[in-house]
Parts: sequence; C-alpha cells; structure tokens
Amino acid sequence: MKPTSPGALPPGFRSTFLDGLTPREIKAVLTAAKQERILPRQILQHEGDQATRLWLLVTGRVAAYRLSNDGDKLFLRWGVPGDTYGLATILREPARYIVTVEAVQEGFLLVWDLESARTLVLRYPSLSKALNSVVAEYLEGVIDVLGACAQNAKQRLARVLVESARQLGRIGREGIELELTNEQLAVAAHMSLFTASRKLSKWQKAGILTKHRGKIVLPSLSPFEKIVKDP
Amino acid sequence: MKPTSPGALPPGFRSTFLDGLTPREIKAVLTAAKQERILPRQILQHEGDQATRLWLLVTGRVAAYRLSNDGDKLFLRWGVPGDTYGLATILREPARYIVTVEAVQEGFLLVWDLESARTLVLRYPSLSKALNSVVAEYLEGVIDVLGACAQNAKQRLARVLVESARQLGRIGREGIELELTNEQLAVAAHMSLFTASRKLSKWQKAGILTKHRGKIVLPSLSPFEKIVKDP
DNA sequence: CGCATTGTTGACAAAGTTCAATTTGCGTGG
DNA sequence: CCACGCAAATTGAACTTTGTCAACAATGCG
Repeated sequence: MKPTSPGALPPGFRSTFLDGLTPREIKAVLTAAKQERILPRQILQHEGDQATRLWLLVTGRVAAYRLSNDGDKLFLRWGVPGDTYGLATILREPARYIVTVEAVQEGFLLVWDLESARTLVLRYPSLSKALNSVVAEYLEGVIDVLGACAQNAKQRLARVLVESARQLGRIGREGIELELTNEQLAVAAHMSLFTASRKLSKWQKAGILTKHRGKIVLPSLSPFEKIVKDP
Repeated sequence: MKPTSPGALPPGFRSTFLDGLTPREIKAVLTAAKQERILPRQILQHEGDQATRLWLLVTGRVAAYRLSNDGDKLFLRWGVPGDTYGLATILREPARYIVTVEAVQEGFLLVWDLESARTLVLRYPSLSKALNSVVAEYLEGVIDVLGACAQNAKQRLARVLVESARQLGRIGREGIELELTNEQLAVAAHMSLFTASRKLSKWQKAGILTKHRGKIVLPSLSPFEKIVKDP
C-alpha cells in the first residue's frame, strides 16, 4: 500500500478512533495529520519518552511491548491498520509513552503533533468518546494477555499462533502463512527460544503446522484454539 | 466510615471519576446514586455477566481479578476509595463486566443503574473525559502487573507486599500492618501457597518483616522495593 | 477442650531455562 | 555454479525454579 493523495485511506480501512465522526470531520482530522513511512525494526515510540505524537497506523504491522528492567521485551499486542498509538499524548499528564512500539512490516502512518492532537480533541468532542472505546479495547486486550500469562508454555505459544495468524497472517496455498522467526514467537509467547523450538517441532511432527526458515504455515487454527483452552 | 446523609462523602475523598466536575455537578451526580453496604467476600460484579451497574467505592477495599479457565483467580489490583468499577456499563456494547470484583474490607459504595449511568454521561460531557483518565489509569496499572508477570516468584511477592502496603496498609506501632493471609498474598502474587510461605519465612528470618496469623508487619518498604527491581 | 483455619516443612516431581554443540537454509561473491 | 559465511533452528544434558503432596504445628474461637 502506498500513500497517495493526502488523507487518502486504503479501501476497507476502519478505525475505532475515527468512529463517530462525520465524513466531513474525518476529512478535517486527517488533513491535520502528516504521513510517515515506516520500515521493519523501526522504533515508533519508546516507553518513558516524552509523548509528543499521536498516530494512526494506516498500513503495515507493528508490535507493542514493554521493556523489563533487564532489557527483554514483554510482548503486549500486534498493531494493525486502524490502531491508534501515542494516546498518552492526550490522556496523561505528564505525557509519557507507556509502551514501546516497533514496526514489523513496512507501511505508513498518520501523525499529529502534540499541539494539533490536543486541538483535535477540543474541537471534536466525539473524539473523546472514541478514545474511551479505544482505551477500553486496549485494556480488555491487555487483561486477556494477562490471562494467558497464567497458562503453561504450550498454551501460551498456541495462543500466540492463533492471535498472530489473525492479525498478521497471509492466506497462502497450504494455509495461513506467518512470517515470524522462532525468536519473535518466543518473545510474544514469553518463553525461551528453545522451548518455542521444541513445541513447534512437536506440532510439526503432529502434522498441524509446517515450518520454514522465518515462516510458519498453519493449515487450520482449530487445533491451536483447542490447545489454548485445555491441556 | 458510615454512610450518613445521601451524597455525603468522607473527608479527604478523591476520585478521578469526579475530577473535572463542578461541585454543583458532583452533587447532582451523587444524588442520582444509591448507597450500598458491602461486606468482605461479597462478589460485587462477576466477569461475563451483563453489565448493569456503574459504581464508585466510597469506603472499604475490594480486589479485582480475572477467573482462569480452570477456576483460579488471576489478581489484577486492589480497589480503594475513589475507584470506579462497572465501566463496561457505559463503555462497551454489549455491556458485560470484564473483571470480577470482590470486597475484602467492609465499606460502602454508590451505585448507578444502567439507565442513570448512561444519562449521566450524556448530561455531563466532562464525565467522558474523566472516564478517559480512569480507563487510562487502569490500563497502565494492568500493564504494570503484566510486567511483574515476567519476574520470578520472589520479586512478584515483594511487589505485592509493596503494592498492598500502599493500598491496604494501616500504620501501626512497628510499621505498616497488612491484614492478609498467606493465601491472599499467594493469589495476588500468582504463586502457590507454599512458595509464598517459604519466601515470607525467609524474609522474617532476615528481619525485614514480622508475621502473625492473618497479618504481616513491614517496618519499611525499601528492602522490598529493592528486591522488586533487582536480584 | 475440641475443632477449624492458617501456616510450616520436607521430599519429590514437573516445567522451563541455560548452555554448548551442531545442523539447516539461504544469500552472496568469487 | 559452488563454496563460504551467517542467521536461524535443533537437540541433548545439566540445572533451577516452582508446584504438589503429605504430614504436622500453631493459633484462635466457641
């Protein structure tokens, strides 16, 4: 997907953030933003930094995580087109990002700086309500992740496969294709590289997935959904 | 603390939910609510149930947690006076509680039913902004809990002691007193009863806390804050 | 006193992590 | 086209942490 005229959105684009605005208002809000390309591994915001940008992911994929004291990543969620970040910019005082966000697929986003972001919420009260929904969605998502925390490694990994397939998966000949390395999966499922490798091998032997270098193919999600729920 | 005249709040009472309203508006909002006494172990809302009540804790303490598939509690946070729950009532559609909340100390709360809750947010737009702050606070809190998840049992327990002391602690002769059983601590720190008992015994031998039946006394929080951060 | 709740301790088992040694897959440049 | 080199992935073995279970001790209440 390529940024074309300013304010142009891909067909089928939907965002909770823009819900509740009239088309006219949406246009106004969008033209106040700047476009920006993103590339894999690029850090889009860093937790603890002064929050100065509110942004909307238009195309591409990102990962939101928290950094632990000893520097490893605590995965929170995948971000997909329509997701809004940098909410701290308008929600919190003092405004500091509470999570780190990194691009995982190329794409682009729309950015508002601190001043225009604050102007927007003053001018369009319905944005305030949309924000409620956005934050509530995130809250529910994080609580779900926390629920996963209580499960064992096998279930966590299965859960990550299902979630990732839903958010990042591309449909291929032999099933849903996931362009993720063992390491990325291990981070998302919050386990060591080795445990992830072992579980995946076992599932490949069981015939419910196929592995390639940097890529995994899932013919069906249902076996994994079953693993998540139960032993 | 005792409910006196309708709308009366304890001295020093503060709530993010009511922030941003004028005193006149606060009075109007409060008189639209019903008072209700709560007792320890009483379930105040149950995750998954139809969300029909928005409520504000005035006195007492509650615990918010999630129930895992196999029925054990996944602790989220302590709730203290000023905290608002049942936000799903006005934030989500369909409205279902996303967490379970249980009273741990006697107290009382103010309740709005579904209809009056929705009327309130329509009539007082500043409530909508206050809600943003409330939900953002919860989000940040849950993300912190998630961060704790990544730590080992010792750190998690130390963290629970610090948080609990801050939220529930009473100041006594020999330090901050916590009226919690080993089991409650184990649940909050997400570990087995036995691991909790062992760690606590070790800390008592080390002289940084004193144990009694159903009660723990912390002369100082700093040793535990140190444990949370590091080895 | 008798009883229920709460807490303690040890022996053992299970789940995951760590580390080291290898292997596999894949792009690059000779 | 092939060999090289690197990143990704695999595997086994030792080790650590934590959970499980059983027995028992301490506390407090009626």
